[in-house]
Amino acid sequence: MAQYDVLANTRTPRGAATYRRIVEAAGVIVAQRGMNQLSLDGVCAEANVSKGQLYHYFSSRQDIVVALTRHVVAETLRLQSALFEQLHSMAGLQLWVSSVVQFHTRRGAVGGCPIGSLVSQLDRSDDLSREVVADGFHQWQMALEAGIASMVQSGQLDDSIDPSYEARLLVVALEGGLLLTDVYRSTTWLREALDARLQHLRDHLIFPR
Amino acid sequence: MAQYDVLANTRTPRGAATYRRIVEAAGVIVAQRGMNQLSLDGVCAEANVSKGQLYHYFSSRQDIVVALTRHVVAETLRLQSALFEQLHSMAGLQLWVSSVVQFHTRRGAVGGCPIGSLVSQLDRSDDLSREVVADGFHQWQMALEAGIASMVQSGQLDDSIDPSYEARLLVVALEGGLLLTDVYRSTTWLREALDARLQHLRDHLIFPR
DNA sequence: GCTGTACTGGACTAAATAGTCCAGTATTTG
DNA sequence: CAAATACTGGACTATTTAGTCCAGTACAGC
Repeated sequence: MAQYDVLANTRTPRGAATYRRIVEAAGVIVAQRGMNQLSLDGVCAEANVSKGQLYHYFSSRQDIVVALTRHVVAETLRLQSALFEQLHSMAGLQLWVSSVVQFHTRRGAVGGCPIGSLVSQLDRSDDLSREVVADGFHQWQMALEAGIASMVQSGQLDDSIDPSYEARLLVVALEGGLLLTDVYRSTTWLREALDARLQHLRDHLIFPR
Repeated sequence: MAQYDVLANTRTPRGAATYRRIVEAAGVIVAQRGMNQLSLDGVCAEANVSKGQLYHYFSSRQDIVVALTRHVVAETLRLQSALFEQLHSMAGLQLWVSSVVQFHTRRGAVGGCPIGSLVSQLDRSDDLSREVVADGFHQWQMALEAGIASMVQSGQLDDSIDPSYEARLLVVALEGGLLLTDVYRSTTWLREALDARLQHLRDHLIFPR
């Protein structure tokens, strides 16, 4: 008797592992080839799993897409959690920007935002996944907002700065920048847009260097 | 002997009309249901056309996607051409922003940017369509840049403003804003992001009101 | 160890799909 | 008008697809 995953149908460690393999395989396919190319046969091959297993854990393809979306959102944010801890200084914000830009430069500026690129690939009617994505962006915004708020709180930034507003503009710059990154196969626009937002914050530093 | 469309295989008015019907039908399907749902049978039904006709004008599904992308890009820019003529004043820029926001508010904040939303729906390997999209963004940027440049030229904006840079940031704000519009079913982020860029320009007006 | 349930494998189906083929009908052009 | 060519219609094929079914195996708890 256990609870390997409340969301999943798993009751044993082996089952939980299979469930994970399926979701991760779907994640790999979508990351590499996009949601268009996500077929259940493809998932079976990638995950070394049979059709029976797929439908033991998921009730439909749609169901897999939702789980995959959750996985991508969680994973993308998890990868940045260390950076999120550092956002309470200009140096920390700059480090986050540099890391994001570097990450996308390294992967060849292909594919855009792992989360954002899902949006237009989801079925128009898939409100569930859409809300998972919305929640992901919200978490992203909250991390940025918390950092900026603490800078206002601690007197680094003057209090004409609205942390929530600045965080929203950063998320917009991030997503717009990553979309253009994908289109132009260049991170220039992304870096420019994020740096412009950081510069605006620097203009409100109480003790500018 | 004619030239109904150099790109297309058409040699007669009837043929040109059929070609158009096909591309427009594909456009309707993609706009309403996304590229996932674009099937050739669906196009035939929507355009009242037979399979033979499809393959008379196009060599593959891929070929249709490219034509469709071209069509969406051209149409989206064409719809704004009147606004593009007015971008040489803050009032004109503001009008463009308001019109874009209003347009997306009216359609229920669904679907994001007609051009931008194509990006992640294209096959990763479809460099042709991707370049068509890139070119579309470039035209968009150029329209904005021309407007801002003329404001610098005419002495409305001080010459610390780099028109090309400002135009790029506007395009990033537009695309990021529209992605979040789609996710949150709200145009708030879009309006905020575009207005923030306009405010930055206003801060550099030579005779602020 | 026994029993029930979790899990696995894979054959199978029905529908949808991209693409082919060709015979027949308009249209242009000489 | 005649010949060539542009265009149309739709039947057909080979694959791929989501989803079903069920017999068999591993495992947990008593």
